[in-house]
Amino acid sequence: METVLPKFESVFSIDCVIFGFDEGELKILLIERNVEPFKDWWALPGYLVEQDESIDDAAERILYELTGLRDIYMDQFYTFGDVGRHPQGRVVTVAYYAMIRLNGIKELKPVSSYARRAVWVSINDLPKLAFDHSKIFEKGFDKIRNKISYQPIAFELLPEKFTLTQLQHLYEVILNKKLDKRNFRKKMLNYGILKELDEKQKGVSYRAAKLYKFDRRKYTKLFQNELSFGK
Amino acid sequence: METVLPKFESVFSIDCVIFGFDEGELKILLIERNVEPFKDWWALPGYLVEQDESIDDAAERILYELTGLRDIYMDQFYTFGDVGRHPQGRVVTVAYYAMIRLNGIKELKPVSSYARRAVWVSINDLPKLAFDHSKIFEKGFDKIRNKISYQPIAFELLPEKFTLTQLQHLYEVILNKKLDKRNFRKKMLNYGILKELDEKQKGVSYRAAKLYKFDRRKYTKLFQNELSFGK
DNA sequence: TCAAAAGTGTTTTACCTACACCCATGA
DNA sequence: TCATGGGTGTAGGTAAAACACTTTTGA
Repeated sequence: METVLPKFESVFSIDCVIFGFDEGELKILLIERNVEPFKDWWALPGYLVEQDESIDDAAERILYELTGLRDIYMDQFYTFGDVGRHPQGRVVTVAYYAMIRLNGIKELKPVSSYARRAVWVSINDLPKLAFDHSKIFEKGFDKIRNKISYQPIAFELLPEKFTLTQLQHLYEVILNKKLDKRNFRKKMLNYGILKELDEKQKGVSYRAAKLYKFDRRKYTKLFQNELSFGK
Repeated sequence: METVLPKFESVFSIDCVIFGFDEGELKILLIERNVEPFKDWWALPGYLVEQDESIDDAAERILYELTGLRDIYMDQFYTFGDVGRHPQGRVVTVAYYAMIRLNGIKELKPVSSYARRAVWVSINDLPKLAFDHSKIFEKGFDKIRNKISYQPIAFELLPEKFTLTQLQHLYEVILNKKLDKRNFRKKMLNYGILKELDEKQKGVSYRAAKLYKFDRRKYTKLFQNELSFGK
């Protein structure tokens, strides 16, 4: 009868699927790997968990080291644990996702030399990825596509002030289908989680659209009620 | 620049939250531990993953070894990776859940001696559990509560033939609220996934209810459509 | 005949869907 | 003045919610 753990040669890793929205396209953050295995390949930002850090902490640290991004709230969505998924040994990886605001930053500065660079890449234009990262991305994409259909999380991806048309485009890109403009607006405004601003779009060569802000207070309230309602 | 993995002393484990329904109560499967740590405590069926098996395979094997249950389809639902969750070292655990039919079996026969016995325990009557298993159970319960509200998975828990009232009771137990009988029946029958049998309940001292069977073919069809519809 | 659960319909309300035209603006 | 997207309402269908009484059966 054992009283200590066996010393398997196994480690955990974290992989991050970070979604952004820019120029009308849904993008994810990729790094160019600077180390073996899969040196020079594109990959999701991901690395090994240290022995003395929780997986949530590891996710935050790893994303920072490989992309320079800080304070990004991520959620775990799936754990990949097939035997042969890492060429150097047994690595079970916990995948996290986040939806964030690009703020015009296209290229990021990795802190660690494991990543040569970190770049936003359109999901319609993804290269072949290292390890089983394509599979991980797909599952992460499923996750947000599913989530957005019952929770209005798209705001996370937009600039602070946005037009309803921009919001609709984002939904269309994620759900991969056209939506009706009138119905979309009606529904969004009915939620009561948008604050209409006294401001309009600038620099467009057509009628400027009203800008809106996301009302996080009301959103939280609404969402809590939905949850406690059990549906 | 490393080309091999560091040899951390870390392992993964699997924990299983197996739901059953019996005597009008929702139950989960617990084992009485026969080894340190937490010897003699109640715990979820769970153990370490071997180096050469996928986590899905491990889940199946571990459930069998600790409870004698075979061929149970489980889904992964969350991974727990806090540093101090296991007293003997770093163990990240992947939690799986399943909903199964009890078939009158109350106590099961563990194959491994790690479990002294395996028993169904009502979720209203859970003892203090080993490790962070109470937390894992809660998350698993949230999972099925959430899932049942958009997918009629409750059949998995019922005997092959059941009455609508039994089905409704099960929903009420999982959702923890009363449902309207007429609306419930209307909705369930409208799904078209119940086969009405030419048989009635027996041995009751009141009007016998019609028995129904779950129509898995129609369910699969319906569910695929829902999925492909993107909502 | 009583107790206990089976079984059954209608109305109201909310939401989703489909659908087309005028408006404001900058170039 | 034209091109471009901004902005708006209504009608029909479907699903959910509220609500109470009669029927059947065995003890």
